[in-house]
Amino acid sequence: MNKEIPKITEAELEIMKVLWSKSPQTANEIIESLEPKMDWKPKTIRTLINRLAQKEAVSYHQEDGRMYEYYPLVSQERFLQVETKSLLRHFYGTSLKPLLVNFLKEEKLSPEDINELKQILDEKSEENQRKDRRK
Amino acid sequence: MNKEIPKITEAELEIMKVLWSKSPQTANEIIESLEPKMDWKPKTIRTLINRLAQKEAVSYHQEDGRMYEYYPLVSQERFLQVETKSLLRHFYGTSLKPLLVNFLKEEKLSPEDINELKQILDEKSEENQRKDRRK
DNA sequence: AAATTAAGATTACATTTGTAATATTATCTT
DNA sequence: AAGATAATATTACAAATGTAATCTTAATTT
Repeated sequence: MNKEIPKITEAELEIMKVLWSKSPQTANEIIESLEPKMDWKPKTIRTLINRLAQKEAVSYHQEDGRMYEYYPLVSQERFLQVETKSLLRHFYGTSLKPLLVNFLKEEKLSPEDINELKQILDEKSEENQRKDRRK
Repeated sequence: MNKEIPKITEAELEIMKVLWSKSPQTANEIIESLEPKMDWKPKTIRTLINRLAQKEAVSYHQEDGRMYEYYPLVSQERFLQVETKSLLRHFYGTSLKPLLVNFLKEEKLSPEDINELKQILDEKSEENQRKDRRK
């Protein structure tokens, strides 16, 4: 597991997002979701869907006759994970704290989330102390 | 302040990274830094530098005669901030907790950093409670 | 000063991405 | 069944990006 995922472009990402929000969906449903916000022609959206299918970021099965229903092959979690990893790799050695601060401030977090994050921070504290003691 | 920053492509980002690590640098110095890791011809690297100059992500001044010394016009902090904002905007409404968890795990943080982050989390906790009480 | 070298400037060309239009084909109407 | 409709498939084309090569010109070497 943990395979490579195909490169997904900006425009294609919009398709993925609607499929992540609900799946499966027909091409027409996707088009309906996107036409207002993106100002794309239906044909454009179909092209993007097809490209995603070619690169196996989505797949489909025939539903009730002629139409396809599409669903993502790449999960949002996986996608985000890969994107973040890539960012981290790029900026390896750079202080990311300012960025973390930004994140934490902007993000709405549930109490459970907050506790989990604090716990992770505690774990890091302990790690540090263990290392300190060894020195 | 807080102006738009120009779009910087993957390849161009490599140039920015070497200029962020040390600046100013001549084209040749940049080339030396990059040739081993990226397998690019010097001319390729010069093209990328020029494109960055055109889009005003870097600038230069003439040093000792014919050669230019290049320096970034976009700071690394600003770049990261914009990139992350864009990621956040994309995934507005999505739980970014897994992503944060990833970040926290990978990042080496000093004890002071950790405390600062915990404090931010505490503040968020309080916010939540205040909101709860109001309901 | 003429020839050589080496910066920087300009131009080139393939691939990827954005943005569709046209062609084909399966289904629905009449 | 013939025509109309509406999906999917195929093709198109401009802009952005990756990856250089050639051209021009200023500096260095003979």
